[in-house]
Amino acid sequence: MAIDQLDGRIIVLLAREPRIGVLEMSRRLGVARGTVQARLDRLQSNGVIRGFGPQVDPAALGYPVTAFATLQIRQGQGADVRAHLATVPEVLELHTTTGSGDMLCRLVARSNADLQRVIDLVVGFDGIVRAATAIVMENPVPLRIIPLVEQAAQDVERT
Amino acid sequence: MAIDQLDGRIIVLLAREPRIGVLEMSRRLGVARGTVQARLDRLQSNGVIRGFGPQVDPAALGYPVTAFATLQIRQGQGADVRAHLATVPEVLELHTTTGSGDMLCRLVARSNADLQRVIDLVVGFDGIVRAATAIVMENPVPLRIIPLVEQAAQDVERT
DNA sequence: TTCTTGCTGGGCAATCTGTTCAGTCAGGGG
DNA sequence: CCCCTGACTGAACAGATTGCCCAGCAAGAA
Repeated sequence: MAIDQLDGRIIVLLAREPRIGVLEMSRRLGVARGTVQARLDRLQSNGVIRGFGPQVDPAALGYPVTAFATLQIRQGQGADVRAHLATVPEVLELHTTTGSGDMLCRLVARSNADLQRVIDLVVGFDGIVRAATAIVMENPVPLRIIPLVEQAAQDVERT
Repeated sequence: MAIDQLDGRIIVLLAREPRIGVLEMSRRLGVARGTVQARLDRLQSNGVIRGFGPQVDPAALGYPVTAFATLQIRQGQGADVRAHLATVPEVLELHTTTGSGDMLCRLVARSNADLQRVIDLVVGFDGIVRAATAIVMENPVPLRIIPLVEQAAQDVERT
């Protein structure tokens, strides 16, 4: 769970050039191959690195519209709503939250018009009382992890 | 930009077993290696597959708390706020949206107490008028893409 | 001091990658 | 009806990488 500088450099390097191999990494980082391999194994079994799945762009798949919906759930219907939303492909992720809503989900759609269909699909379920949708216009900071990894590595080093 | 069944199967296979090689994929899919290779190249140059970066779990890095903050921005300060937020490592992504807020960002923190620090960091900037934060409790549907890929593949096939 | 842990540097066989080639097949256009 | 293009197959090759193992070494812990 603790990340040191070397771990950080490995992750950052991997994030920047995913196709790179262990051997090439060891060369760039100036350490032995076995070390990189051991670190990677550890990071993965630690769960720090979940995997190396392909990062798919919904827009390129034909779903250029992204939206966030805040849902209010009828008491006690949480589990049903979760199960329902899990069946909708356009629901990319779902969180239960504190605050004004009960759940927050990320949606994608083929167009603004299509978004209506998706929202109907999402909301057309008994347990959902109300939904407030915010359509994403720009994405100035796409999902990123590198700065956090760097900070985590720094923090440990300072210990 | 159009995804056919084979493309879909490649992506799904890759998502399920990322460490798999092109050769093994071709065996599983029952097509020639060159075909898989060509498809992959196309998917990547299309932008459908952005890359294969490591999926890092912030919780395992020591940031188990996730939150979404809805920000209201003072007119004309958008660019400054974007630049400001981009410098905060705990801001994992940022969107500009329609609706009640102007921006929505995903935050992580080391603890609920630490979240206060992060929020102060985020909000402690002139252009931000107000921030409403929702702390994530559960994540019933983690960020996923497979169902959407499958649907996209189906859709094209029906054409 | 002795033990444990992590890193180094090396070596090995097996495997995969990148690339190229010729041949086949289906669909579109002329 | 024929030709061309694009996509897929099956095969081959050299070069590089992987997974795995080992012994030596250094630093910190007991």
